[in-house]
Amino acid sequence: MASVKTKIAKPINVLIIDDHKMVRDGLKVMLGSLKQFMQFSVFEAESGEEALKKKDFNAIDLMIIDYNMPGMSGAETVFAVLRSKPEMKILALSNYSELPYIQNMVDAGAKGYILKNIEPAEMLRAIKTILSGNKYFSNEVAIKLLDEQEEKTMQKIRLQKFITPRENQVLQMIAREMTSKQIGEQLFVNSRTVDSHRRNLTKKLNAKNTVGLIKIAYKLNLIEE
Amino acid sequence: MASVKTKIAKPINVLIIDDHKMVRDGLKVMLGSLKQFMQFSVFEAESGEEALKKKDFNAIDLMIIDYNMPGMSGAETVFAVLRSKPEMKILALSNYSELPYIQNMVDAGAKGYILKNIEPAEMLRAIKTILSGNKYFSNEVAIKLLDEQEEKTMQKIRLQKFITPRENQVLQMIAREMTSKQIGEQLFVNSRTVDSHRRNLTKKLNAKNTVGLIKIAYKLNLIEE
DNA sequence: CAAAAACTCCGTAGAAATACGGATTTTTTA
DNA sequence: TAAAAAATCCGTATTTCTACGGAGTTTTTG
Repeated sequence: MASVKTKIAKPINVLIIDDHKMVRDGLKVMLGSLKQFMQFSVFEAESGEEALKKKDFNAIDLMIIDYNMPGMSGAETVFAVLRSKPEMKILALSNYSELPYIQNMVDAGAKGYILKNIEPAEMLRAIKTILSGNKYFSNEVAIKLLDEQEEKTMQKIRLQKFITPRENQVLQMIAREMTSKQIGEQLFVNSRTVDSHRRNLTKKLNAKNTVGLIKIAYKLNLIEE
Repeated sequence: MASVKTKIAKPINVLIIDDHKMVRDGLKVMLGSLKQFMQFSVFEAESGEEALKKKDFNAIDLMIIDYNMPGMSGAETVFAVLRSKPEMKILALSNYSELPYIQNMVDAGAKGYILKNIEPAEMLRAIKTILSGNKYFSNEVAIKLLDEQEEKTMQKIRLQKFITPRENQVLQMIAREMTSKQIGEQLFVNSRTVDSHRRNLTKKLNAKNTVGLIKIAYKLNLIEE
């Protein structure tokens, strides 16, 4: 039997994919500073393409991938990696906390999204969370996500001052796929009246046709369902 | 000049609003455990109504409000509080990390949203963040928000297998408020062809009319913009 | 109370969408 | 390569939507 001198926790194999050496170095230092809690063996790649060619690809436990890189983007890299190894744990790293970026990475299959200003303690938490099969997102990311929603609400409030209650009601009914005739019957008014409301709405909301109305209604969450 | 024996940081006045004594007590204990970092003077209210009647209302620095309470709901309480004191810092507390709940509280004006399983360290971070004028959300909350998005994406993928590429293309153009005629011109096909696609889409997606198409397209994020 | 805003109704017409049923050509795929 | 799926085109007919202009009634509001 092989002798085991000390009990050593198996190090985590981390592959850092980023085109900037500085970022890679910074990450290495940060991971090193966590060695009392977790040991890391750090591998590096300057691009998604390079990462995919790594021979020790299968030994990697965790990948940290930058969002924007020349050549394959972060999202493309994530996608490509997961195609060859679906269970790979991937942490997306970015400067941006805007929804579209996050969305891209998460859609591609990243299990977490952190910002570059992350503190070591949070990094440790992020890595632990992801390695245990869960997802991790920086709080700032959450804030951005909700701000998005908040903006919608504001717009909605502004708009609902702009369109009259009746118009609002008609809009909701249009959104339920009802025709002017049906709406008129339900509201006990002439279908031509409904047409008038419809026309006013189209003008007020600056829409070309009913499709435009629905789009606005959707954007502003005027549609329940 | 008055004598100052020891340098004492001014305690933060916290009002806890929750109908369950147990939760209030638990919070008090947790806040007490943070005294080495921050001093709290804890006030309590069993309901939104009671909170609004507090005479030391104006001395409160931070409110922690439970989501579901008999009588005024958490969101209503938040809204009412902010009407009389718009700059009040409010932290929403809940068992639920579902979007609609979070949405309600944030819309009402809560500056943060934490779950009841929060750890003291995170609580401290949340309070600090909010008192400094920022927003704070538990990570689990962020995950839920993104899962929501992910589900959409899955649906989208499923659906895009169902509708043909051409149909998808036509759908996008319909969503741009284009008529069949215009679409036909742009795709160099007869407008009747577009009508056929439109008809097939309506049937496949089980919509009554164009409005239904757009609704589905929107739900599934098929529409860029 | 007077003015403004919102809601209502209507005529005429043309454009667009929907319904139904088919047929041909092209492309994909087993 | 044969079958299936997708994309194309078309005829007929009806319904719905959009456009333009006008006008009466009710409600809201300063």
